[in-house]
Amino acid sequence: MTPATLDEGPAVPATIRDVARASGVHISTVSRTFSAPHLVNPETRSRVLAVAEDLGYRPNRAARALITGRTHNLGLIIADIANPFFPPLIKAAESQARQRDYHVFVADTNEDPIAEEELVHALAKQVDGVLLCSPRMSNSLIEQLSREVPLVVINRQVAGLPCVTMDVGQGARSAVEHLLTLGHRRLALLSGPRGSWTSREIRRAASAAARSGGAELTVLGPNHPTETGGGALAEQVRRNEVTAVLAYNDLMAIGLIEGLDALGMRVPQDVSVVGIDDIALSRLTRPKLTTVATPTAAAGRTAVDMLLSTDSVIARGTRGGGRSGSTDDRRTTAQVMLRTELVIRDSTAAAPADGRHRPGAQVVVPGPHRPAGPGRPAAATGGVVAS
Amino acid sequence: MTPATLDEGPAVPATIRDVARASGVHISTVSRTFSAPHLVNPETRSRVLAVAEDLGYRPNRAARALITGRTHNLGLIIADIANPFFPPLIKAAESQARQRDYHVFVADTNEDPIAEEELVHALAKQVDGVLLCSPRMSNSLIEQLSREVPLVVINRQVAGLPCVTMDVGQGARSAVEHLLTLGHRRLALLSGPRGSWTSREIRRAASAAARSGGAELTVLGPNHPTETGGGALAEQVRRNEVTAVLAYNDLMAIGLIEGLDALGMRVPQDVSVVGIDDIALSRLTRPKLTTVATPTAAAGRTAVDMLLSTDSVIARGTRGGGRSGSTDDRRTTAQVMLRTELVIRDSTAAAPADGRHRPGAQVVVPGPHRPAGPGRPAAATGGVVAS
DNA sequence: CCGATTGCTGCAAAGGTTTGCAGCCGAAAT
DNA sequence: ATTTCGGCTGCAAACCTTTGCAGCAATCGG
Repeated sequence: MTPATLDEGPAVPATIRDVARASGVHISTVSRTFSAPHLVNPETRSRVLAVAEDLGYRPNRAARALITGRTHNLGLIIADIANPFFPPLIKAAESQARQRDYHVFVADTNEDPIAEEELVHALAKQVDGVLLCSPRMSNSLIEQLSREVPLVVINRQVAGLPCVTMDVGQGARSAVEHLLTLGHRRLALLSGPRGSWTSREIRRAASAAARSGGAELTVLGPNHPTETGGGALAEQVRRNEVTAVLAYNDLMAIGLIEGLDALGMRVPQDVSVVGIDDIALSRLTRPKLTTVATPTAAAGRTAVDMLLSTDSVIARGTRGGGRSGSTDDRRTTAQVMLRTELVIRDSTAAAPADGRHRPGAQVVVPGPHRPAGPGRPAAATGGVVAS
Repeated sequence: MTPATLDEGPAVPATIRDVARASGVHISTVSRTFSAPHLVNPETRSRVLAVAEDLGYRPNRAARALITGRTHNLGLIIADIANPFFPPLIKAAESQARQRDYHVFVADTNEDPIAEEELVHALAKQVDGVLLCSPRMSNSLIEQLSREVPLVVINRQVAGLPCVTMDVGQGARSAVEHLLTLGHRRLALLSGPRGSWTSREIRRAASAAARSGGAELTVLGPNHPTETGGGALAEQVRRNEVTAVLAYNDLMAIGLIEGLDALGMRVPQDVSVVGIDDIALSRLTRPKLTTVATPTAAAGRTAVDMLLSTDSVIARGTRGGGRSGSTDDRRTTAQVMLRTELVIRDSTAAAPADGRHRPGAQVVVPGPHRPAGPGRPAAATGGVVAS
């Protein structure tokens, strides 16, 4: 035995042909051993498996994908991994996918719609479907891209496409009502990034709720949905003399609190702040953040399920599905909306008594919502609507 | 024109053959148009490009990978995406890779060494190399896996493999010296997860520094490197009557501060806490966290560069590189260690004067380090050591 | 004992691309 | 006028796997 050759792992990977040769069967038998074990004699099968193990053989997924048309990979496109809102969603999607023998490839767009489109293109050929999370691009572009690769949209509703959204409208309404109950009459809304469906939804609901409550709501934005983005608005918030603020997300809310602090304004004594998302961080800041909890993990799971559901394009292979251009196979595409819940913590309080707006009135225990508590609300499953 | 057929996007993707047919050239010319443009007549080239654009042709990366052996994808395996330490690294790696026309696929292991190994296997055939970040598995397993796919290890040193690490040893030393200067003599170290090279390194350096400073250091752990993990140690910290704590990372430090707060102990008055990492969050908590800044983005960039460097396995294709088992092509594998820096904020102060340990002694301005400041230290580039 | 059935395996095409080699044509060199 | 060369293009093999079809042997039913 030559000293330099310890035959631990082969430098060049073993192919199906090597296994076939070494175990004295045809390559098709080897193939079937892995992809249709019930079709091969148990004795042969175990021999092949032993040889394969011995040679360190692993099926070449590229070659398999080439013929089956299915890669067993999913793409997950995220606006910003650094936003703590996303990791729970990512983890949930990954674990759900793993259960069905799929892998998830995560990509980050830095909140850039251009990067978003490029990533969909780049991913299209290497995954069986993509989860498009919090897209910033236009609906029409999304529809167009959906013809290139099966798509499930998260945090946005696009007609004709499978979507999973959180009911941020209801969340924003609850938040505003909570603030009204505390006596606030001059509110501000820190809106999110341009192109965000969520932001539009929040704005619509918050405006309606404020109006019907006889309060004034000024919208500040669009903004970059980060601490920095929130912090930069402190000055404007002060200038507008509002007593309560609803932020597009927790990160902005936290940034705003920091910014207000720097200006000498205290939360919640001088101004109340409520966020949206209920990221882990919102329990760690001082004051603890009142916020609208969104079921992000459930969203990730649901989206994967929708992508992989049997009536999805992915379920049937590429081999038989040679449909021509006709559009008559339009299936019912599900749209799911997950429930949200207001979690009241320490960043909201009664409106200051000095102002001209309802001095110190009606400090009331928040109506239908759970008082406080560090625990998360139970995961909402939401209703399904077929379109 | 039939009403149901608006020929926007083809339902079935165009192949290189379609483009060839439509532009009246051979498929090899089309291929060259994309992969070796200088070899084809400019006129032909532009015609092919136009047709390709028109048909919405995109090269099938699986087929390309099948023959070139290079997928132009990189894998990035992360212990826990939810840990804010990682996102900057991920983003840096992605942008660096994108510049070289590579895509990065991120995967999360949930701090599980088994999942880690499986992910490397799963990724091995679909990427050209993987960045293994903060591995929890054994060195020998890493070495073994490195024969399956080119590997760059981040946050660990493995002999013979390219590695990029942060000088947490120096960081821990600085932190301990800082605490000693403040008069602390009873210290605790919250160690990290089992299998973490970083944790071992910190422990070694902190112990040495404490010993040579005549202080006592008790090690608590191993622990799960999260807020929860840190918070759970508050009780033990109190029981040990230490006056200062160095945590494996910022998350644990922050969790500990929360936990201490719940026990009625105040930071930094009663006990000083310093973290490691300098995640964005550490500037947002109260008190702001004193911590050891690690150049995570630089680490991500460097690791990608090392993986894609010309003398790497990836640089040469699979076609010519049919080397047999001989190991005589052992190249020099670089190991890079990035500088760290202590950032002093508000979670550290002079040791309480009541204890029996050096009452109120020597509150001194921290020696060689920058005083405070919210700004990040300049990105350290670190030295290169050939092994 | 014959025909049908069952269980297993081999054969070969197919999937989309890259690339070494050879061929063609026109221009420059001799 | 012949040779040489360079620029461009076509040919066909190769990459590794899956899968419809056919073949084979053994078993079963009648």
